[in-house]
Amino acid sequence: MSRTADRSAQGETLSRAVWSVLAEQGLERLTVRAVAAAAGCTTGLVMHRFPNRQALLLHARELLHRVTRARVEALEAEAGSPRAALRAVLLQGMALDEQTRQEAIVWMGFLAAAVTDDELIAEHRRNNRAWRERVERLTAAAAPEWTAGRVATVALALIAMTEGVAVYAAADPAAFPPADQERMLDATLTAHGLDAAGEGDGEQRRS
Amino acid sequence: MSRTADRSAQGETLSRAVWSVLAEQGLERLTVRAVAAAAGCTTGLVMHRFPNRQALLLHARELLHRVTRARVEALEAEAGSPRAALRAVLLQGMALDEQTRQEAIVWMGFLAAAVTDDELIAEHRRNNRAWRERVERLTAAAAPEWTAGRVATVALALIAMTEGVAVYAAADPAAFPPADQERMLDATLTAHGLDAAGEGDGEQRRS
DNA sequence: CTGTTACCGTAACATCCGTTCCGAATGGAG
DNA sequence: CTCCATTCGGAACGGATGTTACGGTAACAG
Repeated sequence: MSRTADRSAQGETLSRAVWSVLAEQGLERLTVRAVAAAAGCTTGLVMHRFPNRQALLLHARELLHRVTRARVEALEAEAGSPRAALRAVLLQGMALDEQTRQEAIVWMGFLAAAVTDDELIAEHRRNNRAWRERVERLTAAAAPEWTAGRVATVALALIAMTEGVAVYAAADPAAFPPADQERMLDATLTAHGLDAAGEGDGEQRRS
Repeated sequence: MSRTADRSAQGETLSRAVWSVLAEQGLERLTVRAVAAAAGCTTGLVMHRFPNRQALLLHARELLHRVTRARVEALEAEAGSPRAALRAVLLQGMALDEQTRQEAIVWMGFLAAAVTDDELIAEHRRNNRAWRERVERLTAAAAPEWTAGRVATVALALIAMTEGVAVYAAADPAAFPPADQERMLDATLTAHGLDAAGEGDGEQRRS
């Protein structure tokens, strides 16, 4: 019975090795041999665990989604209010430390790899749509009086902005320090009337 | 004398072939042979024009910057007002048609390739900082009474949002139609008090 | 027309890739 | 202990990659 557990654990180890190689060496050096070396094994084990390289990448992509989703759900549960939840969830999507910066690079690497891989692009779209729906739900909870259209528009602005700044900061951390990113998020939330100060009275904050 | 012109034209042809392969086949299939095939020549010509593959990619990256910069400057010159200029320049940075969608994919491909290429990452940072300064300048012109800090924060929000939505839409055009992107931009400009309606009276639009 | 030079297609090279396959360990069952 | 199934290291294979070197060819000078 520990067999299947071992197999699953090995799959996770290999997937984390995929992330590591993707973050440190990029997509061009993301070879089965490099992954095996990062995981401390040989290509034999990799190819026994996964039928081919494509399946290895797909599993790593899926695991990345599960891990980030768990983190987001924990943040959402811990938050004291809808607006705090929205802010916390958006914050973790930016590149504020080495951890999230590497995640942004890995995310982008998978996206670049998905151009030629139908399963990867399908997985990417599934995950992105789920992410969008989550932020729409959080936005609706943060501004209950908004129409569905306005919620969708503002939620799109928020996910696009955080994803964009994550990519920018991942590629040039010195030019996009965490403080700038956080200020940007707060300024945007305030501009849309989603700052915590007005919690509960919706967009009446200015009147 | 037509020698250098031909050489330059060939370099441009090859660089456009790089874009084409990058957009249609992705970074993993971006080989010298694939580029040569897309350009309708052989690998011999490619390697006579550029010392190695790295130099070929770098030239293609630089040319992409020059082309988009020329387009942006034309839009800026044509615009009737600072706010119209800001909006037009941001609009062209999103993925609204097949042309800009492919550009977003290519942009992302170069970024993924830059992880292992010091010259590519340096070029990327140069271009991004220039882009950021341009949008800051346009934002300052659109809201003359703002402090430099606020200009920088809002400009960052705008470039991050447009870049982010371009990447989203490039990977999933059906989920992010042009109308959604445009609505998102206008809603954000309005939220920051940068919509054309209030042109000239700065952020007094709400009082 | 002849010789020279620059240009570029072609073929080769060493290397690296994903994948396959064989055999040696390992560990549990009888 | 023996036997067998499973697991995995490691070598090997066909193919692709970046790069180099050679050879032909076209254009231009004299």
